[in-house]
Amino acid sequence: MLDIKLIREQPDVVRAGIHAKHSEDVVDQVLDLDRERRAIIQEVEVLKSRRNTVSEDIAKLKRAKENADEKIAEMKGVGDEIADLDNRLREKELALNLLLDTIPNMPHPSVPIGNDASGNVEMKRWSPNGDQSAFTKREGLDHLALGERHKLFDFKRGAKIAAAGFPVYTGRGAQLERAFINFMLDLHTRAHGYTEVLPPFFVNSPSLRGTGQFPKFADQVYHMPEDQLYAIPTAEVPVTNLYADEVLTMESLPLMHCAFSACFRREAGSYGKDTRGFLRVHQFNKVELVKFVLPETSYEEHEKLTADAERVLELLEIPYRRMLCCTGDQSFSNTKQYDLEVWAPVEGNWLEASSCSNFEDFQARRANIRFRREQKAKPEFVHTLNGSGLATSRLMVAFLETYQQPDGTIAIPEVLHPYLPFSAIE
RNA sequence: GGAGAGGUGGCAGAGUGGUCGAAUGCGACGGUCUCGAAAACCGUUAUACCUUCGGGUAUCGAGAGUUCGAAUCUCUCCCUCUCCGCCA
Repeated sequence: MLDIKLIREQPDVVRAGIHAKHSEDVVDQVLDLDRERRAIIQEVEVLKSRRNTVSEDIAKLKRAKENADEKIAEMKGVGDEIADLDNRLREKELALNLLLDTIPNMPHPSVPIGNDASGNVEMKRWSPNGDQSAFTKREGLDHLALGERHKLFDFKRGAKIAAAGFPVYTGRGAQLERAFINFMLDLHTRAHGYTEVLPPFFVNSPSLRGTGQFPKFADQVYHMPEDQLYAIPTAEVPVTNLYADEVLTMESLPLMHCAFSACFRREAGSYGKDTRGFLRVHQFNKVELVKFVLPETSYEEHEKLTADAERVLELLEIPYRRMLCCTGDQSFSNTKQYDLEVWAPVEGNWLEASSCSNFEDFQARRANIRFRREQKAKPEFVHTLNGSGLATSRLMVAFLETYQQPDGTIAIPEVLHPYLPFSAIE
């Protein structure tokens, strides 16, 4: 959520941001509602002030055992008038908040203007020893064929017991998946200073609103109507909302969490697009990085968080590139977004394995997450950041394709050996 | 699932219709005292919104109701705790 004061004072700046993100321009409606809202507030507060004064007078008269009937009669109608105005006020505020919830966060000046992914800018490319030939298409089996050959997954049975897009990991596939997760969690907790959290996989709707999934992406989230709970699309939701309605101390910042969770996404509207195997699934595993930081440090922290995610790929020796997402491709809630794309040599394609974002105070304002610089200072909103570090589904694709040997076996890099009872999939 | 208890300021804890945004204690902060500290004493100690910047309004788990007036009475919901049952 944007600060209403920003919209009031710099409507053109907000309009420009909305257009850059291809969102609906509701600025004029917001300004109108804001004006009407404030007019009603002023009107009703005069009445409330009078009611308070007269009620006090009545109390004094009663205590003095004097007659207060006249004053009571005078106030008879005022209560109704106030209730009436309060109702109108509530309507205006409801409408205003509904609109405010649909306004995206403003892009950072460093973000290129663009319509879609084609406007994204490649910032860097990494491969072991800087070998550029790593980024070429190679002959070989794709992840589905490799999975079948070594019995690593069972998509058919996943579809039988749940639905298409709910993969089953089997045997060494399950062990490899678990190794990825443990390796990443250990790296982030031991080397990068994150504190691990294992959150609930279901959350309530205020949490989804807090991080910005609701109301805009409500149709992408699995819903359990009986219990009014939603399956998390990412651990970002429970972990960021951990501190909703709290005031953090200065010393606790930056507060850094990493969290494993399964992630659930309906992917409504994207059927038929990259649906093979792990390329697009309804349930996948992810280790998420979440930071709560001082506002003045958030861009620096964003770089560090992205580097922490990149470190996973570097240690696994998976070639990748970092993309700076343009305004048209970045998400609703963030100001700046880096995507990490792994190179899948057999697909001959880049696959998004991570998305690292700075939200500034957009989520903090929605979820009401604040901090205090000093004991008596006014609370301020923190800046929140998060990034996948990483999602395993696309990583698995790139990993299998990258590490397959000419004989069809799959090598396992040294860093994963402590996590596996085998050193190659043969 | 059944039975009961309870949700008040950073914490503890009073308050059952009227100077109650809320006693008191603790904590925290500032000051006096001290070479310094402790103790003692004095003071300060929520947040948000509106504002013609004087001030005003709201908030005692949430919402609705009764009333001139609600932390206090009524209703609905949510949450926490205890006991019993069931259970990974």
